[in-house]
Amino acid sequence: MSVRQTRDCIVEAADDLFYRQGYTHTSFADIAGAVQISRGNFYYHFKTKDQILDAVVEARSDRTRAMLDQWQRDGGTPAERIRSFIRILLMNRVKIERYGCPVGTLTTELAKLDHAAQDEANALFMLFRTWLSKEFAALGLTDEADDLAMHLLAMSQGVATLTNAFRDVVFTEREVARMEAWLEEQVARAARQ
Amino acid sequence: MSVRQTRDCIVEAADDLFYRQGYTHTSFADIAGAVQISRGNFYYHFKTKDQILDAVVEARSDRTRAMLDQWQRDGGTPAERIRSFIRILLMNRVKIERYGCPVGTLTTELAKLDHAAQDEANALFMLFRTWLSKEFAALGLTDEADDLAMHLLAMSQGVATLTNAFRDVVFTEREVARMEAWLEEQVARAARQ
DNA sequence: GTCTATAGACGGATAGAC
DNA sequence: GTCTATCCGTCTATAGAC
Repeated sequence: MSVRQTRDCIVEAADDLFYRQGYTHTSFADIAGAVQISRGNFYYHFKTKDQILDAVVEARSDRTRAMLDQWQRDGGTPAERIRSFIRILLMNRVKIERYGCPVGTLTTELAKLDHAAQDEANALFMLFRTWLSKEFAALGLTDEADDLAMHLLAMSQGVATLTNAFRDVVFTEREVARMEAWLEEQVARAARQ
Repeated sequence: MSVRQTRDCIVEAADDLFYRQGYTHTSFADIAGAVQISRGNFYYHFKTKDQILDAVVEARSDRTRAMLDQWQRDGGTPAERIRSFIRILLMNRVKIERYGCPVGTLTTELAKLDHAAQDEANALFMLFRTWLSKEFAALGLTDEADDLAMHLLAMSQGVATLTNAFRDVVFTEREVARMEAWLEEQVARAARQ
């Protein structure tokens, strides 16, 4: 395998393990074991655990950007795009039920560790925040766009946390419906302005 | 110090450290150091880390119960009591900004560890859920009481997570105002029924 | 024969458990 | 206080590509 391929495999495995087990609880041995390479080979690609965390956050950032860009290319109205965001909770419900939100659980963990990569991880939230804000502005709610973006982000985080704790997907579906109804209210309000 | 006092000191220190640093990232040495007792003395009270966690969860459960009971004794309307719950976010905003919600962050961490004490920790959420549900029922919204309780719980969790990530208490205040407005809507709706 | 990717042994530090 | 396990990180050895 080329350097690039092995590196990507490591990042992919680390990404998955950090999500499922948490950053602290995932060792180099875990990652090396998942990729089926030796720990020596591992250290050829990454010198420290922090380095691999940076790479994982970057990979997640790239994936998120790609997803948001795709929604943009798919066309449709701002409301439809915002609805795509809300539906992430349904799309990923199985994983969220087991492991929570990948972004929220990572930022929470790094905050407790007071880790140097906190800001980079929070930038993942920022990607959604600015994107949602842009969409709400496109809806015509320019003044409150960021406020609405943060509110929606908060709701989805809360739903993810409780879905994970109570392992109750019925609750998730009910809350998603509530969020969609809330979105319709905003659309109607924008139309009246 | 008596056995009871020493034990309580250990639990108190562990409670605080688990909250601020997380369970995994807190070692016996950390706790023993905080209480200023020898590790030998430590092992007299707790044999395993899991035992300490159980004691911490129990202590948090007792404190939560006491708080909810106090709100009950304080009198007032169900709406006022529910508002007390919402205001936790403001009361504890400094700590939430730094460490997130004590319940949410613990359940999230234990879920990732697939820890045996998951259910006990989730019971902390359950305390709030059943209490809120009872209050919404007292408001006259019996049929949807549990649904509304879970919704409010989710909102407060989401706000706590984002307050922690963005370290933005202005956001917290805005969301609390939103939650209070939402509560008023429910009260008005209940009055119409 | 050199360079690259990989393997695996080794060491210090620290964890939890008794 | 000790014991064992495991962690991170460094070190050297080697197999194959060019």
